[in-house]
Amino acid sequence: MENKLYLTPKQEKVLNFIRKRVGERLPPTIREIGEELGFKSTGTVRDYLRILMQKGLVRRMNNKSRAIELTERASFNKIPIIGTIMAGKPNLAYEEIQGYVDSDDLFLGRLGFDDVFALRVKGDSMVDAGILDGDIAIIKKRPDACNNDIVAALLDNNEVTLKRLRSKSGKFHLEAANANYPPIFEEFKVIGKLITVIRKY
Amino acid sequence: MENKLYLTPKQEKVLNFIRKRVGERLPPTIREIGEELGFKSTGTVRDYLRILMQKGLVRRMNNKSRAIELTERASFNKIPIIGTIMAGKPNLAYEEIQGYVDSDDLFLGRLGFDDVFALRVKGDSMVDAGILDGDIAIIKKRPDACNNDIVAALLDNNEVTLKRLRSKSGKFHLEAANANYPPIFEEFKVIGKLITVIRKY
DNA sequence: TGACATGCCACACAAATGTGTGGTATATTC
DNA sequence: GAATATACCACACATTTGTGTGGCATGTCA
Repeated sequence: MENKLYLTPKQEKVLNFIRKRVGERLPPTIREIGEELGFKSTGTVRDYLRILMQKGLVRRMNNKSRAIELTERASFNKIPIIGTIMAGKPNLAYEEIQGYVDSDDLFLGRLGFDDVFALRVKGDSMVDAGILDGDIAIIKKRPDACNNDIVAALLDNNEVTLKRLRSKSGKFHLEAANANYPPIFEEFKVIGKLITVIRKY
Repeated sequence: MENKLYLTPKQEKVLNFIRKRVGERLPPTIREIGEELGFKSTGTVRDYLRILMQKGLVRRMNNKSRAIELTERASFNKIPIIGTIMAGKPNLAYEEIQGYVDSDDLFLGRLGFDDVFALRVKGDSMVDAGILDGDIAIIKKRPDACNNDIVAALLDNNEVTLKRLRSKSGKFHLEAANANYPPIFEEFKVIGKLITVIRKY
């Protein structure tokens, strides 16, 4: 499975419109796509759909109205659960995806695939914040993380950890929510901010 | 809004088929419903849809293919957030529903409307179990709740509370997960078992 | 008995929707 | 220049799909 996936701006607009409509519970017709995107011919839209099918983002059924389905790869409603994050890579590596969490409006708001990911929590360093081993943490990338926010941070050893961000005399460090763990003053990079926790029994 | 809602068996079958198809991401056409249910006339299906619309379970758009939408009341994917549960009522009173949580397969499995509901957690009596004030607790009704399970229980004063179920010398009682709260030995009824916790920041 | 609701079907028709062929213009590559 | 890809449009046509009218049983209620 290739990870890199080039979409022209127009192709992306078509895909996003389909995503939007699917999210609203009724996939669009070919003509509805054309109207939205300003295409005057149904043939044009069909060309785009063919491209999106070839790129593995969309599935269709013949002769059925609105029968456009997003593949897992293209769906807004599935956000990846990733294990470790490779250092230096701005984008998540697909190999690290352990599975998918099916999100939905009410849980996450409508956030793009690119902005959100999930982490399975390991260890008990955040128990005092009500975050337990095995919980799923939904993280919003590159946010306005500020003092006292719980963040996912990338440490020097390429490990990702969930900790509380603290600032002391102008300098940031990380704090666990468990007296057994000392604060972390070493180098780190904030990846994103915790927005949701999900725990299944 | 009436709470009681009588559906004939056939009406229910039609509704359930629509639910199934909507869950599979593409609402059915009139003819597809007819085929599935054995109706040979599109007129028959339209009659049923008209009934379901009148009962407030379904919305439609004119002249649009597959434009059948389930109302909140009929949707499988919305499970109610309830406040208090009226004592003695086997079914949840609609008046007590404070809102809806949008569930989905991956979070809950495909469970019927009747089997699952959600509670917003109040207070800090379960903090040591990682359940905080304001969390949403997803509860499965009438399960095989057993020792050490966290359950939603109905107390004598008609309050619902989330506690850990304990048995001691053959008798059950409830325990908080917070040293500041004493165990509860008074009369109670287990309503359901905690299966998921969701917290939004 | 008459009036009415329920529960179906047949069928014609119109509107929406997908399919297919062929075309134009522009840019890139060899 | 020729070949190829991108990015569209115009239509005609077939199929799917929704709409509407009318009809026929069966049962209930007064």
